[in-house]
Amino acid sequence: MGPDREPEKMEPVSADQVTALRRFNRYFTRRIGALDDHYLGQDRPLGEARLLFEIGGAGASLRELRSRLGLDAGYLSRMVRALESQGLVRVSVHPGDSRLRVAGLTAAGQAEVKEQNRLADGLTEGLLSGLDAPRRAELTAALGTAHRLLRLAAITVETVDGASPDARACLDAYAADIDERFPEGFDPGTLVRPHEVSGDAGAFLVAYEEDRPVGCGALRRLAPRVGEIRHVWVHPAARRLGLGRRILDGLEQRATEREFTVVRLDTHATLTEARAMYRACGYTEIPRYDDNVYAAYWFEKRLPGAGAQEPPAR
Amino acid sequence: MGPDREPEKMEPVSADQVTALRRFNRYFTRRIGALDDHYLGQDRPLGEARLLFEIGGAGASLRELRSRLGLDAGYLSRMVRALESQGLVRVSVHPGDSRLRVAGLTAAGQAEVKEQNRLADGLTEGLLSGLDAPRRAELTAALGTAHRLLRLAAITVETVDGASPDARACLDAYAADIDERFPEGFDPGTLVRPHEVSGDAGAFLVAYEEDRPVGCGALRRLAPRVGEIRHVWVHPAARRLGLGRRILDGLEQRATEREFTVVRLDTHATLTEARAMYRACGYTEIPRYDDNVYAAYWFEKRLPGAGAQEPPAR
DNA sequence: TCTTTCCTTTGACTTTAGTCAAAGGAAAGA
DNA sequence: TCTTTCCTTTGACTAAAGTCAAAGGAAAGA
Repeated sequence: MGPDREPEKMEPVSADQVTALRRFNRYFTRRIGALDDHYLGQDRPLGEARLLFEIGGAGASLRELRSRLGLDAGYLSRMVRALESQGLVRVSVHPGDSRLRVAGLTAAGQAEVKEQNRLADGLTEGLLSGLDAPRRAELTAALGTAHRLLRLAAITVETVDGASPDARACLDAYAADIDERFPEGFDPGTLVRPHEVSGDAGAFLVAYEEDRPVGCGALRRLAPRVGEIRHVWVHPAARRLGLGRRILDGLEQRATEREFTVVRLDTHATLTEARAMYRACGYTEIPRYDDNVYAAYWFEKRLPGAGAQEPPAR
Repeated sequence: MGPDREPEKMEPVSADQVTALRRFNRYFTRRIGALDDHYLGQDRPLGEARLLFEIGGAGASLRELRSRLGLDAGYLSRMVRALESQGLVRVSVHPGDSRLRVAGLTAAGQAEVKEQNRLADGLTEGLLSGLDAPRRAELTAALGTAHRLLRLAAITVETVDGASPDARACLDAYAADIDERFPEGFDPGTLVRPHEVSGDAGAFLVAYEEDRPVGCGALRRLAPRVGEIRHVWVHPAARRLGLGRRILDGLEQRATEREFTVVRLDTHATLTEARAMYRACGYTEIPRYDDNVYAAYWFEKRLPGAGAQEPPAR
C-alpha cells in the first residue's frame, strides 16, 4: 500500500502485555471461537458455512468475498457454484462492471443463515447465562473496550500521494460528509490540491483498516515553518476508536520532520467534537488566520523539538 | 459428568450482550486468532505445529494430548510418528503404566517451539505497538477481565455423590491444602462422610472447568431446618475468578431446596479472605455453635424464601 | 486502437484433516 | 485366573481445503 508507514511509537512493549494477549488469544480461540465454528457448520463444510454467512443479507461480489475470506479464486468459484446448485445462492453479473459477479442469498440461503445465527446466539446465551447480571455487564464492557483497542491497534496510518485513488476516495467521502453536515453545504473546490501535500510542502495521510481506507488527514505549508492541518476525517464505521487523534499525531510528526515550528487549523462551527479533540491534543484557540468561509474557530499548536524559535508573526 | 447440573440463574440474557460477544468473537477469531495460527505453522501443517506446542517442554502422554487437542487416536498416533521421524519428538513408555506412551521434545523440537514462540511474540508485539502506553495498559486490563469472566462463565457447578472419585479428589486436595496452611495441621478424619451429604440430608457440589474438577463444597444437616456449609474449596489455578461465591450460591440453593431456613459455617483464623467473602455474601458472625477445633469464627445466613419461620434456637 | 490489467472459470493436482474398525499388549477388577 | 477395560497402532478410506496455471471476456490506460 502506501510506501511510507507511520514510524512506530518508540515506547517499548512490556513482555507481560505480550504474554497476556497471547494467553487470552489461546484461551479464546480454543474455547469460544472453536465452539462457534463447530456449530456454524452443522452439516455443511465449515468453508461453505462461512461463505454463506459472509455473503449475508446484502450479497457481495466474488472479489470482495475473496479478499474478506482470503480464499483462492478457483476455490471460491467452485464453492459458490456448489452453493448455487444447492439452491442457496444466486449469482449475477455486477451491474456496473461486468467482469465482476455478485452472489446473493436465495430465500433458502437466508433461512439457513438465520438458523446458523439462531444456533450461535443460543450457544452464546448459554455461555453468558453462567454469569450473574453485574458480571455479564462487566464482561460486555471489557469486550467492548478490547474490541475497540484491538481495532485501533490494527489500523495503520500511512503517507500516500495526494493524487492516489485512496486519497481521492477519502477526500470525496470527507466532502460528501461535511456537505451534509454544514448548513451551507460544502464546495469541493476548496479541498487541498495534490501538489500542496507532497514533498517538503506537506503530506497526506491515509489510515487503513484491513487494507481499506478509513480516514485521512492533510498537512500543507502555510508560510515558512508554519504548517496547516486540514481534512482530518474518519470513516463513520471507524469512529470512536481514537483514530482522529492518531491521524493528528501522525500529521504533527510529519510537520516536525519538515521543521515546521507550529501547526494551525480551522474548524467549522458545527464540529464540536473536533474542537474538543483539538483542545485535548494541546491546541489553543487563536484569532482568524485565513479567509476560509467555513471556519468559525482557529487553533494552533507549537511543536515540541522545534527548539526555542519564535513562531512567525500572525 | 454429574447428573444434576446447577439450575440456571433465571435473569434473562440481553440480546445486546449476545451480539457484543458474537461480534467480538468474529472479529477476534478472524483478525487475531487466525494470524497467530498462520504464523504458528510456518512451514508445517497447523495440526503438527499445535501438537508440538502442546507437548511443550514438560512432555505429555498421548492420552492427555488426545483429550487436550480433541484428536482421534489413530490420527494422533500417526502425527506423533511423523514428528518422531523428523527428529522433533521422542516417544517412550510411561514409567507407571506401560499402556501409555509419553511424548517429549528433542533438542530440535524445543528449538522449533522456541522459534514459534518468538514469532508469535513478535507478531503480538507488533500489534501492541500500534497503541500508546496508556491504551496498551487499558487493553491488557480489559483482556484480563474478559479472560477471567469467560473462564468463570464456562465453569459448571454440579451436584455429585460425595463418594465419587471427583468428590474424593477435591476433598483430598482441600485437606492437603489446609493441612499446609493451618499451623496445627489438619486431620482428614474430620471431613464430611458421604452419607452426610446425600439425599435430604445434604449435598456435595463439584465445579468443573473443561471436565476437570476445580472446586467443591458440601452441605449437611446440622439440625432440623438448619444446614451447615463445609469444605468450600477452589483449586489454586481457578482462584480469583469468583468461583467460591458461585459454589456458595449453589450450596444455598440446595439448602433452600431442602427447606433449610438457615445455614451456618465456621472458619479458621488463618482464612481471612474466606471470612471476607462470607461477610460479602450476607453471612453474619454468630457465637460458637460447634466444637470444631479448627474453627475460630462462626457465621450464619437466613435463607430467603424460607418464609417467616423462626430459626431454631442455637 | 491497442495493450495491459482485472476478474472469474476450469482442469488437474496435492495436502491436511479426519473417520472407522480391527487388533494386540497391558492393567484392573471379579 | 479370567474377563473386561484401556491405550495405542495399523490399514483403509473419505472429505475438505488449498494450490497453480492456463484461458477468456471485460474494463482501463496509453
